[in-house]
Formats: sequence, structure tokens, C-alpha cells
Amino acid sequence: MTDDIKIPPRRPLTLKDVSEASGVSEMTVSRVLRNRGDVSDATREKVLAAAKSLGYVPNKIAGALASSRVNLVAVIIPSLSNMVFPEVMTGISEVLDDTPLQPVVGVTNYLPEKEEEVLFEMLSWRPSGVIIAGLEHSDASRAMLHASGIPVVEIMDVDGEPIDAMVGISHRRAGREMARAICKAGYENIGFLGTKMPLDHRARKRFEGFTEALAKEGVEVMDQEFYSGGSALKKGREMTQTILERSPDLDFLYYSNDMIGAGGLLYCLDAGIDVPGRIGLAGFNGVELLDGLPRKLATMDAGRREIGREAARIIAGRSDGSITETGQRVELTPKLQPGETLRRW
Amino acid sequence: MTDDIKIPPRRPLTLKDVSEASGVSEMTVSRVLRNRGDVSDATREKVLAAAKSLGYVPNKIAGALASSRVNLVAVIIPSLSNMVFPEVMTGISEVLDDTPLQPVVGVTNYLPEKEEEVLFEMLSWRPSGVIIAGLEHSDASRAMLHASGIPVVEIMDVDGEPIDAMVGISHRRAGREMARAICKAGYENIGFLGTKMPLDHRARKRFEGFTEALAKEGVEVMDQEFYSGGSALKKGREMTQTILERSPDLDFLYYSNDMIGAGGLLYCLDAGIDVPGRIGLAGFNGVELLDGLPRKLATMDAGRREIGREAARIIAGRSDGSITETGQRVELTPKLQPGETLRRW
DNA sequence: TTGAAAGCGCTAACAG
DNA sequence: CTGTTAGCGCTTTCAA
Repeated sequence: MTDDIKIPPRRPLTLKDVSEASGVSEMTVSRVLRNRGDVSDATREKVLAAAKSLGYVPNKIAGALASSRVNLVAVIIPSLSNMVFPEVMTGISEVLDDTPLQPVVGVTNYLPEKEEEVLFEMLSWRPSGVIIAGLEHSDASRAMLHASGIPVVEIMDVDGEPIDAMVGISHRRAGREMARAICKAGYENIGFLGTKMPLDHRARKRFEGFTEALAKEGVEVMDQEFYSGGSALKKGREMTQTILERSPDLDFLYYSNDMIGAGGLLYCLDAGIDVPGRIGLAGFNGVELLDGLPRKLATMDAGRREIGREAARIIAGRSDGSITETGQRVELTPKLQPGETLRRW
Repeated sequence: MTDDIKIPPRRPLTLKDVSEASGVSEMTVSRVLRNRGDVSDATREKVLAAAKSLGYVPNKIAGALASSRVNLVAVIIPSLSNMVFPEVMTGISEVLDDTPLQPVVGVTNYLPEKEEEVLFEMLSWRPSGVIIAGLEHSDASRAMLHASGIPVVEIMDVDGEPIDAMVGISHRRAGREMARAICKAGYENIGFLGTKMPLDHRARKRFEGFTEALAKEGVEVMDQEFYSGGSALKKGREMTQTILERSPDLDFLYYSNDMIGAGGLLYCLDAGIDVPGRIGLAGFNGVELLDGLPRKLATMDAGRREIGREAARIIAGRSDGSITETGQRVELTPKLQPGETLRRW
């Protein structure tokens, strides 16, 4: 009986295969597999058994085309390699896990052209929603998003006009509040250290808010230092040394993110500089890492996880019809964490 | 002329719309948009102009169904929140960026059931390939992967039998080599600190290789300490303090990852412990962060970026037909980085 | 170089 | 509760 040898199917199984194996119509098989409509227990059992034994995996492509429903949520972010966006992802996953929706991630590396590409690619899959970082996009990107008719939530930032919904914090305000806290603590010679990233609009806005609030107190940023690429912790060290050698009078350093701030803190401690007595330090983001440093860096928690959750809730709600409004605007409040690198006042 | 008011289309545009707008058949429009087959320049121009002015975005769902070609690569990883997988992702993106393929990420949180779910979900989109972390999967997962007929690359680990291709390092060997280096440096009372994660098979294999090689030298692990959740840096501090108080004779601490190792290092420096004289330290992964620490932690680079690149190359090659073999096995060599926390011998 | 016809595998809508 | 009939928007195939 050489005919007995089973050749494993190279062709993926279809509903028809399950239908034939179970003796139930394709339509009913489809109903069972989606838990839709009423099906008798007996039929259900038969179908389930057949599907399982065959190892049937439904073809969502066909399903999506037929139903014009796609349970995918496009998430478009600039980077995965700093701690901030993975945490947003965690928030998104947390709420989508309780829905039929699935996140699909695209990374833009802070490049508008890349964003456009990724967006086009993702929109061509007709997702149920788009969650995209930032409010600044190319005209083409905005047009696509607009024309798609798909729910869009722009996240992280609320300083600007959203295409549809937005969830985030005001980075201008975050910068202002940090400036006020610093002045209140009595620091006067303030330096700024950040990334060499003209396209990081949120960092830019924080800096703008920061200088604006300082100006109100009659203070100006005394010196600045920028970096790009490499280990942020190491860069933080190096930049700190550089700026302090150049401007020894500085008594406060404001970093555009916690990683370089942590590097700066390690440098100061190594160099025997009194923190926060001689020099105060502050970062931005509120990353978990800070918990393990020798001294806790002052920072401002951006509520990244909560931003992810809230954005996902909006998409999920619109997708299942429980939310019908559009244009939601959710502003979260960044929380100042004074840590131990800011003088008590 | 009130009829002049244009109501923006809620219905997504189709090929037909472009066809009508340009006066060219749907088929030819399709050819132009995909750069397939010969089309006269004149027609091409017309079509492109029409598509652009309408803001047409092709429907990949329909395209994929018709052509049974899906330019998606499923990437299934346990977590995004430690530094390791984002770096693998970077490697994957780097090579897929030069292809028509797009990565789609699914996260399993180290849970086999979740892995099964995510896998099922992703396979039902009929991706061009699957890149999945680890060699340990549930029977159901293995069966699905097998039956799918889709190229599968299991990554990170090579200690086991792959379903199809695999790319990674031998964690057993990594553990053994670290053990040898430690013994050679003259340390004798060795402690191990790791995660409380029975499902992290790679950490387990490293530990097995580690103890095995120690045993050959007549050495046993003297004490162990485990943690779960929270800031790894902080936990590293705490665990180190705990284990050293309990076993003051320890002269070496082997950490299952660099983050807790870094925490341990910071603790030792704070406590004024002579590193690597009194106590040696080593971690695992080779994360960039180590560059900025006061002293460079000994570690073993797992080549995560390269793993991602290699896996993506295999998928891309099979997908474009430039590779026809299956079952590739690529073992990368982890590189010991002695840093400054291991005595020179 | 262009077009017409026939599905891809599934589900909506309706009929029984 | 179950089945039948039409497509979903695109690409394949074949013909002009």
C-alpha cells in the first residue's frame, strides 16, 4: 500500500477542507469558528473537532476582504531603542489584550520620509485605527491620515492641532514647570544638555517652555551641549564634563532625557562634586532605571504607559462602536519627581 | 452652484476610481502601480497623476488575497522592555528595509499560551516568514509552524532542535566560557544572581553550562539569589547586598543579565568594596549601557543585532527565491568582554 | 502594450 | 438552526 503514505499539505487548508471533513456547510463552519450566530452544539462539536484535527488556521486576508474588518491597530513610533516607546507599547498592549485588536508596530527613526512610507504601508492594510507619535507630520502624511477615514490618535504631545484625537502631555508646560522648580530651589546658572535632533519636536518644545519660564524669572540658559548616537549614559558623562570645564560657574544642569542625566549624575559623583549642593541635576521621562542609581535623579514623569493605555482605549472604543465621538483630547499631567538632585527649598 | 461642494469620500478609493479618473483600464492601472509589465510612458504618467491627485492607497488585503503574496514577516519575542529584543528588532529592520518585507511584532511575555495565541493570530495573516525567539514551544505551536509551510527562523539560541532554521548562540557554551574565565582569574567562591523565571530557557541554559564548567574545576556555586519584576538596576543592588550579607565569603558574582549586574556594581562601589580585587562581577548581554558605568562590567556579548540581521537575511532570501534551502543553522560566537570587573590573570 | 474574464477564501445577506 | 448566492478589490491568465 504505497498509496498510504501521506504527503503533508503544502497548500494551506481552507474552510472548504473543514467543511468537507465535518460534513457541514462552509457557512456554518465559518459561523462556528467565529462564534457568530446560533449553531447547535452537535454541529459545533463536529466542526471544532474537524478544524483542530486538520490544524486549520483561518485566512484573515480573505476574511478581512469579505467583511472589510481588520483587527489591526497601526502603531507608528520613532524608535524602539530608548526606554520611552517600549513603555508606551506596554500600555497599548495592556488594553488591546482585552479586545480582538492587535497592535502592529512601525518605526520611523525620527525621519518624516520614513514616517510617510511606513504610514502608507500600514494604511494599505486598512487597520482599525492608527496610533502615531507626535503632532508634526508631512503634508502627505496628514493627507493620507485624513483621507483614510480611520480613527487616528496622535500621542505623547498636546502642543498643537491633532488630525483627529490626541493623548499626551504638554512638553512646553513640562519644561516650564521644571524651570520654575529649579529657580525656586535657588539655582541661577543653568546649563542645558540634549540630543542633536532637530526633528525631536517634543524635546524642542520642552526646551522652549524651559527658556520661556526662565526668562520670566530673568534667567537665561548659560551654556548648552548636544550629542548624537552612542551610549546615552556615556554621552551624558562626557557632555557633563565638557560643559562643566567650559562653564565652571554652572550650578544646574537640565538634561533632555534621563539616560544622559544619569550619566551626568554618575560623572558628578565620580568627580566628587556635591549634588545637589554645588550642582543640581534634572532629566526627563521618569524611567525605571533611575530607581537604581546611587542618588535619585530629579525628573518629570511623562506618563508613557498611561498615554498608551488611553490611546488604545480610544481606538478600541471607536472600533467596537462604544465611542462615536471623534477628536478626543486627553492631556495628562506630567508629575515632577524631585528625587535627590534638586535642593530642597 | 451648490453642487460644486465636494464631499470627501468616506469610502476608500479603489482601483476602479483611479481607472475612471485616468481613462485607463483597472488592469493597466494595477500594472503601473506595481511597476509590473510593460506600460507606455504616456499611460504611466496619466495613471500616476490620477492616483496621486485622488490620494489613492492600494488595498493590500485584496492584493494579498489575489496574489497570495504577503510582504509581512512575523516577529515573535518575549518582551520589549529589556534592552535585548529591541536590539534584535533593529537588526531585523536594517535588512528588511532593503526589501519589500515589513516586520510585524508580537509579544508573548514569556508565556507559552500567549505565544500560541500570538502565533495563531499572525499565521492567519499568512506572512512570508516567521522569526521567533527560542527553541522551546508548545506542541501546538510547533505543529502550527510546521503545518504552515512558511519559512521559520528560531533565534537567540542554538541549543536544541529547530523546526526549520535557527540563528543564535549557544547559551550553554556562554555559561561555560564565563565559568572558565572566572576560575582562570582565580576566583573560588562564586555566587549566582538571576531572574525568577522558569520559562526563560536561555538563562537556564547559561546557568547549566556555568555550573557544569565549574564542576569540572571542582567548584560549586556557593549561593544564589533571584528576583522578579521592578527596576532591574535596583534589584541588582538589593540582591547583591542580600547575598553578600548572607555569604560574606563570596568573591565572585555572576549575574544573569547586565542590568542587575550594573546594579550590583553600583552597590559594591557605594559600599567601598574593592572590585575586582575583593570581588569580581560579570553579567550577560553586552548592553550599551555598560559603557557609561563608573567601571566597565565584564559581560558576554550575545550579538543580538547580528542575530536579527542574519535571521532577516534568511527570510528575505527565501522570500525572493534567492535561497532555496531550508533548515539553516547559524551559530554565532558570543564574545567575552572582560571589562574591568574581572581580575587580570 | 492593453483589456476581459475568472477567481483568491471568506463573510453579508437572505432564504429556507 | 443551516444553506445558498454574491461579492469584497485585487491579480492571474489569456486574448487582442
